[in-house]
Amino acid sequence: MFFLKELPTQAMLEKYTSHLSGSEASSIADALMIMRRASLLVRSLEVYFSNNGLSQLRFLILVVIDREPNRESLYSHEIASRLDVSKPVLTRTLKRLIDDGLLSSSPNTVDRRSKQITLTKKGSECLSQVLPGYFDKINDLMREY
Amino acid sequence: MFFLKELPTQAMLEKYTSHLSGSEASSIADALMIMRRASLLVRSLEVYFSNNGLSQLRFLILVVIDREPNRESLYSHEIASRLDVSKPVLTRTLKRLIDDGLLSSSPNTVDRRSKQITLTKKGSECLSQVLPGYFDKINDLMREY
DNA sequence: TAAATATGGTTATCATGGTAATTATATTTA
DNA sequence: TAAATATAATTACCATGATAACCATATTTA
Repeated sequence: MFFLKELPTQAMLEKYTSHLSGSEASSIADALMIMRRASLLVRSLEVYFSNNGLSQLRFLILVVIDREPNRESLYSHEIASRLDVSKPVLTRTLKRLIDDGLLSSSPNTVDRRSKQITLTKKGSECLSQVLPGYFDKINDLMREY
Repeated sequence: MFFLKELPTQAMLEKYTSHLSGSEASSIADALMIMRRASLLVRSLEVYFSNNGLSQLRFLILVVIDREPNRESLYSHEIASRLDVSKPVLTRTLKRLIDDGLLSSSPNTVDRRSKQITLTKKGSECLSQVLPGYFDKINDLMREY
């Protein structure tokens, strides 16, 4: 998260960046704007997800399983390879999604270390129910800023 | 944070967004890109801060005090008004910055509810020491993606 | 001016992110 | 094939975000 409400004006930035080249200074202004904008987006989306029993990560886990062509399920480590999240957080989040009935887990008979994770009917319905509002929300937010 | 490593291709997005107009679909693609890009930026910067005894929030608190024209200190609620962070998190983070000697706190004799927060010499030096690397890091990251 | 309301800050509790170390199973290599 | 290494997942622990409920003090209003 990037918490600064008012981004520094160009004049203010110069206090800190006067030694930098113009292109460096403007690339920094861009970066600050991107981080601020994304923080507002992410925060609003988290509220939307939370109102629907999800979170960014919970949602994205459902998405990566759902969007996989020709596959009904993924192994945990395949989910991990598609998402940029630490393993312990993935373990915990999968467990909660299973507890909530959105995913189910079955042993892999070939490699007994790994688990097969499948979207349940409930998980699939949850995703379908949340997606339209997700896109609407993003469109609203993008129009807003 | 937005954890999706590979953003959906246009083709893949259509599975979900076929009912949306072209401009809506592209605004969604933009939003996903902004969130992904910012997540990578924020994550790298957190590592940089953490290696220097700071965090995004700790850094930004030092910055908003330092950058204030004609003021040596701010009240907690003024810091809060400049940053988009909950009050309890601000309380806790200020307390730790004071414990670490980067800030000092003195009572406000006019309004006894509030506290005056000042950058110490150590805090000011810490900021000066961290800023150049912060800008370098941002420039590197912006060049990279 | 006494009561009601607003404001500044804290405490308690929870959710969710991370790293380091561990267990169990597969795979590679000496 | 036994030992060493790699991989999949988990456990234990910590940092840092949020909300709700709470004091203490100021301010407004009946």
